[in-house]
Order: sequence, then structure tokens, then C-alpha cells
Amino acid sequence: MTTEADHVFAALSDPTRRQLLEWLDDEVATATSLAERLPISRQAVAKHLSELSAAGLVSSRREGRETLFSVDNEGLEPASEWLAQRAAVWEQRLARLAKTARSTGEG
Amino acid sequence: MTTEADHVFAALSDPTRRQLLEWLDDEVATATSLAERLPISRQAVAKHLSELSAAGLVSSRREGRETLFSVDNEGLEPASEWLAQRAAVWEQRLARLAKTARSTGEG
DNA sequence: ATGATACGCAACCAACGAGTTGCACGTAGG
DNA sequence: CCTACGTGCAACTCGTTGGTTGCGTATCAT
Repeated sequence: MTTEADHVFAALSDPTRRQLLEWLDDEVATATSLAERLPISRQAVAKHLSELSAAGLVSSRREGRETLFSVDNEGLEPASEWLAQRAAVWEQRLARLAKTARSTGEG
Repeated sequence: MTTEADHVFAALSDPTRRQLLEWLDDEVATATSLAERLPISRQAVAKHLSELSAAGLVSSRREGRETLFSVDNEGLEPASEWLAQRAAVWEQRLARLAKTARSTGEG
């Protein structure tokens, strides 16, 4: 089952892309300005932004000759949902274990 | 900055590996038994399990001629921590926005 | 009009990822 | 002992990915 979570998790697996997301939390920026703070080319950054965009994590709007990128934190939902579900299973299991321990210990 | 989150997110980006984690939530299993439910070879599954292990998401113990894999949900923390922080920034930003809207609207 | 700036597209490359097959080694059981 | 089973390791293929460079084009300012 290939779902959205694939792309979101894949997008987040790269430290450069996570860095970009963190920067874009604070400001709207262009690929060029972001590339200046990184040891890679503008095109490399543009590719990363394109992948983030495909994953629904950033959106862009053209303004004159610039393309402004902004963060789209709602896009994180598929990933955090999956994680939350895992955590739920996990905590539920712990709770059940505790319950069993209590009943066997007290009963 | 290459951190643990890299491997965790990368591990989760593959639907087969997420499936394996979900199965291993319910039971302890061998690579062979898991491969029987998937359209891929045992070795392919073993590789996935190896990657999950490297990411700290599963652990294994040898028992006779079998290798039993079990889930290690604590390994999800680096990923969920990062996501939680993003969510926090996001909500804080919304709260600040709401506050500004209120003050400019009422003041 | 000209030059500088910001962009997008395409080709190319090295490295990695997911998958396969083949084989050798330990272990369980007739 | 011998066979069958389960595993691990290595080699190989093939598509993807992160990176580069080069080029063409649109926009802004002089």
C-alpha cells in the first residue's frame, strides 16, 4: 500500500530537507537565498524544495522574478498520524500489561 | 548534521518496512515467516529487518536455528520528537497569530 | 537596449536502495 | 549419519537520489 506517508517520511529522511523546513518555519525564502547558507548549489536546493512540495510540506508562489517558498506544516499529518497510531498501540500494550500485572498480583 | 532521525525516517519511508513493524507489534516472528506473507524473497525481508534494526526499531534474538525479531517502539522517539517540535512551533505560531489578531482587532 | 539577477529544464555522474540468485554454515530430527 | 530447514553472506542488476554543470528565458534596473 503506497500512501502519502511514504513521501512525507522520505522527505524527512534527509537532514538538508529537515533543515530547510526549520528555516522556512521562520521566514518565507527563495531557493537562492537558502542555497547561500548551504554548501550545495541552488539547483540542488531547488530539487529538495521540489520534493518537499511533492510531499505537501511546502508551497510556493511566484513574485516577480522570485519564487517564494513557505512551509506547510499540515503536510506532516500523515507521518505524525502513523507515528501516533504506533505509539497508541505501544501505550495500550503497556497499559494492558500493567493491568494484567495488577490483576495477577492482587487477585 | 546527520542524526538518528535520518535512519528512523528513512526506515519508515518504505511501506514494506512499516508493514513489518505493524506485524511485529502483534507477534515475534522470523524473517522466513514474514516473507511468506509478502511477495518478496526472505533475503529481501532480512535486509529490511536489518535496516529496521540499524534504526533501532526492531531487535532480534537467536533461538536455535531461528532468529526472532521483535518491535522496539522506543526507537520511534527521534522521529516523533522532531515532528512534535515542528507541531509545537506551528501551534505557537498560530497562537501568536491569534493573539495579534485579537490585539489589532480589539485594540 | 544592456547587463545583472533569479529561475527552470535537461544531461550527466556517483552512490545508494530494493530486489534477486547462489552458496556455505549451523541446527533439528528421522 | 544424512537430510531438511533456517540463516547469513556475497555478487549482481536496475531504478532512484543527491549532486553537479550548462543553457535558455523572464524580470528588474540602469
